[in-house]
Amino acid sequence: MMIRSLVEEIENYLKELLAQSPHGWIEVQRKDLAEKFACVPSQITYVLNTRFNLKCGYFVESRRGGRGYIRIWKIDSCFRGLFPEDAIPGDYLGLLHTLVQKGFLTEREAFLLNLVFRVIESKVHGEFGSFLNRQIFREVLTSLGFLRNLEEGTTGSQARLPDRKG
Amino acid sequence: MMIRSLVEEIENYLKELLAQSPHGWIEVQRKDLAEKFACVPSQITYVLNTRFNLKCGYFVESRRGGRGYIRIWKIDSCFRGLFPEDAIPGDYLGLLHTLVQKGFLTEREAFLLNLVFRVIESKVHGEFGSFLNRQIFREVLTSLGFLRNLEEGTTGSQARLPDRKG
DNA sequence: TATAATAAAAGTCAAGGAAAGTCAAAAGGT
DNA sequence: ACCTTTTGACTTTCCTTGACTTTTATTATA
Repeated sequence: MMIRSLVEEIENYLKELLAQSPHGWIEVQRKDLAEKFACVPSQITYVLNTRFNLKCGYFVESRRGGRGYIRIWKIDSCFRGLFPEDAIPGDYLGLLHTLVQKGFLTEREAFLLNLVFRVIESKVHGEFGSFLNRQIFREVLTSLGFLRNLEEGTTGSQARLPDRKG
Repeated sequence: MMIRSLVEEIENYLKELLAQSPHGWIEVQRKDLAEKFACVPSQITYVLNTRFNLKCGYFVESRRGGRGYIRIWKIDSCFRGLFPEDAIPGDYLGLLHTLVQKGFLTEREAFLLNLVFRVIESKVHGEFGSFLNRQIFREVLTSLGFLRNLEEGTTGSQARLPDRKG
């Protein structure tokens, strides 16, 4: 993997640790990291703020003082299990049409999602493919509540792309 | 080859680089190019805007600040199914941001796509997961180029969902 | 034992520098 | 004349650094 900057180097290192962690979270020390990467400790804070914030799908817990620590959690999917397994049948096109009709999605949004479903259909055969599509559709549905409140340009909604910079 | 202007000279140079790249993308620095061709940096921006836009079949991603870069992709999605592992570097968040910033996607659209990438990332581990995401991203890019062409042509046509069958 | 001092973390914030972006004016070409 | 290219002053974004602050645990002291 090509490393572009110190920030990314540290980011990759932490994500690697996370990927290898069986718990879904890791614990590190800012001081140690700073030492390992030969940088100022606040650099670590910067990485945490810009790459591991809630919007990016991570949650950071920390403690100062002696025995201080930084714990990083990967938020897998906050909405897991909201829907019964086969609540959503395979005909996404129809569902997308309905959502457009009801004003939950724009034509373009539905177009893009349909594109996604088709790619997965064509590349992931069998049961797993439809499982994936179901998962995605589920996530879309659960975020529709947020989406609905997001008129173009409004601020403060959760239905936004996470910032690259925190 | 007959060179008519600096723009074309730079254009040719970049296309040559692209042709020789095994990945279908290259990474350069505006500052370096400007130096190499003895021109002001904004000349490079001009070349990028006029010769390497989506309509021309290219996609440009960039980052300002320290260790900034410019990455140029040739979109030739058709039938180029298999890519080396690192064909599309890392996180799609940056790419989605770029597309939003350039006005190709709305915040909502990017949000939805990011959702998709995250679901796939979490459900399809390893090589195949990133392969899938790459496929989807390429499809999105090509259809965006397609969309733009449509918008310039007739009818204020947007991306349309195929009609429901039956 | 209760409190005060000390040390060892992590947090904050702003300055500084290194990129790329913007925009409009000037220059060239047809 | 019009459209494309070239230029440069100014802006924005992002990374890095360091001085200073706050929080927590440990140790010393009354």
